[in-house]
Amino acid sequence: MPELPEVETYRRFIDEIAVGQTIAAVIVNDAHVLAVPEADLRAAAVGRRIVGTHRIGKNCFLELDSGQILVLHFGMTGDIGAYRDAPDAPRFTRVAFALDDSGLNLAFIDPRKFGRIRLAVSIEAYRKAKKLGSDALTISAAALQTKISPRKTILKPLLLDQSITAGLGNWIVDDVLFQAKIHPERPGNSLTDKEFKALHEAMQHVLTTAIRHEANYREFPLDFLIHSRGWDTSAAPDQSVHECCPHHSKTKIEKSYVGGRATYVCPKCQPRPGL
DNA sequence: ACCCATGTTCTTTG
DNA sequence: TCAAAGAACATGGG
Repeated sequence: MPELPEVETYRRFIDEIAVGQTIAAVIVNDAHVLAVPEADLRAAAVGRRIVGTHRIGKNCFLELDSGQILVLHFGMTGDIGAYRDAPDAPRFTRVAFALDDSGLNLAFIDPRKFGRIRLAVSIEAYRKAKKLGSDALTISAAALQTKISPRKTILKPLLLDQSITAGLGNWIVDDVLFQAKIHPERPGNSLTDKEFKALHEAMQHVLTTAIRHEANYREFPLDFLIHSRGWDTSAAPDQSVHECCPHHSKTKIEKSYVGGRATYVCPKCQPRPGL
């Protein structure tokens, strides 16, 4: 589930359990998630102390006392965890870092293996190499408008583009556009100043709310569109999928594909462009 | 068995 | 050169 709020939650977890500790060993259960040779990762990590954590968008950085950066990207299904004894390792732990003070192992969990572990010389070098834009939590309204307003591309793919602003994923973009009352297929250059302001405010609102709830979707406010997606298969009957708009109880949320991605919209809150 | 899925990156096509 | 669309990646879960 790793969009910006999840990754921020993982970062805080790592900050609590791993910062200040030295990596005693790197356990590789599945080298598929390594984007660097295993030997290079070991050479860079073992014996190094983790001195801090950082995040840009969906990328989590562990700063080592050597100055090198361990970069975690969680793909579509990545997660972070901790365990003490090998038999207790969470299912789908692909790589783990043994921490020498606590004796805990920091687990990089990823069923689908789209996540990657990398090394970088610096966060700035990584940011440049990956062409990451400003983090979605810190980008200014003016900068957002400057990036989007010249583009005739429809909004949703623009907001998913990590070089425009980093951290928004499929579900969050839908919720941001719903909160801002803008249709995902509006061209970037069609937004008014007022709409840009609403867009920026909705981004901050959705992201800070999600982080406050540690990305636990079930706890999100009832007027969030996320409750209309069929993600919560264990929800009680009275709190299962919300088929209708929280603001228009008679209007069904519509699902379509925009830019190849599943997209949810309230046809009343978010009028289709040209109509 | 079939379809869908939170992300990124590459290829193809216009 | 750029943008848009599609595919690929690897796998679990409904």
